[in-house]
Amino acid sequence: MKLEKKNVLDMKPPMIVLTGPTAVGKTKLSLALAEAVGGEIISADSMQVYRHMDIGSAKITQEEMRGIPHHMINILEPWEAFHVAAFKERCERALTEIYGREHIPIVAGGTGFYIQALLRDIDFTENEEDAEYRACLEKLAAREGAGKLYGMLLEADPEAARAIHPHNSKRVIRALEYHHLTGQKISLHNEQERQKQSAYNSCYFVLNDLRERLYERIEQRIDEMLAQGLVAEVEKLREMGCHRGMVSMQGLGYKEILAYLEGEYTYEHAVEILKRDTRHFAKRQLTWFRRESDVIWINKNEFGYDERKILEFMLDELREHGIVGER
RNA sequence: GGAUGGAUUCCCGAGUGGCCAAAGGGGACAGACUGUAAAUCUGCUGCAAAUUGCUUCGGUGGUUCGAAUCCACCUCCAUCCA
Repeated sequence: MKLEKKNVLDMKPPMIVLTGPTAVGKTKLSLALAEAVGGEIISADSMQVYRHMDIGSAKITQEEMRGIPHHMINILEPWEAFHVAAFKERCERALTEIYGREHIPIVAGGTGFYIQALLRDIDFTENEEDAEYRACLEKLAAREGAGKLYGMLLEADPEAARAIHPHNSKRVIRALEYHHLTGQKISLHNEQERQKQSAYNSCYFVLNDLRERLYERIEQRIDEMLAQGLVAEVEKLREMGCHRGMVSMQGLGYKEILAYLEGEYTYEHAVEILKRDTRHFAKRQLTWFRRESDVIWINKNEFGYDERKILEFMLDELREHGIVGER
């Protein structure tokens, strides 16, 4: 009895991660899973956090939630900025509540970076962002070219410079910003954080499908979004004052339709670009997940597209990891 | 029936005797990523036993040391004239 208690105390908190490329069917499966294990869903999605962005972000509706608690959805206005650090912080608050109810958190969504930050407890707290310094760097880059910033980084943090491509000014700027704020090298910080193992007793599922089918589904989904009134949704956001400089408006579907509404693209071209960029995005997501260690791949085709079989498989894995009890 | 222009690697498209496996773009594929991540950036794309060899530029035949590039005929496409 005593021993058992000790084990429980030593145990990391349980967590289920369900991710995969866009349009693969994560939302639907997450609901079935939540019902099966008595879980609460935490959305790991960089766009569904925004209110008024429903169609383009393929956000789940209230009815579709079937009473299952969902976190990290509709928590911000589209003009508010969002980033990993904010995600992680708010997530941890939600997690405390969920564990308090003795429920299992199901982290569902396609933003691999956010999932990693949460799972491996990557540290972001020690510095704030400095919008002014960042804006200054951006201006400098626009005026003198990306090479200028890279040169600065080469001096401040040569290791980071080696790891970052000179053209990638976003990452160059962040590295410089980090150095400016903390006086330390981001390369060192990254090196330390990279060592971290999962802070949770977790199962990391990646739902996937044949590439060809995935692309078909993406195309279909975009056509559906358009039929549901994506253009009107973006128009409304535009009337609210949203513009392309906002983080939220850089989301797929918003970026392209905005360009159409502003006369930069024809409608047909906007739709074409949107479909292509969404395919590219799905590929990038898969690249990310491939790199993650200890992921459990679920290829839908190997399960004959039978959701019950997939769910059974997942429950088996969860039992093996001691996340859910034996039946 | 006649006149002219065209057919190039997955697609668009440049190349008009050797430096051409063939510019550039797109797509596809692959990768990076630690505070904008649905963002940002990179690589690769005829085949192979791969610093070399082989097969490609509508088809066949020819000219030439050498042809995607020149000539002849053929097929298809576009525009115009009948």
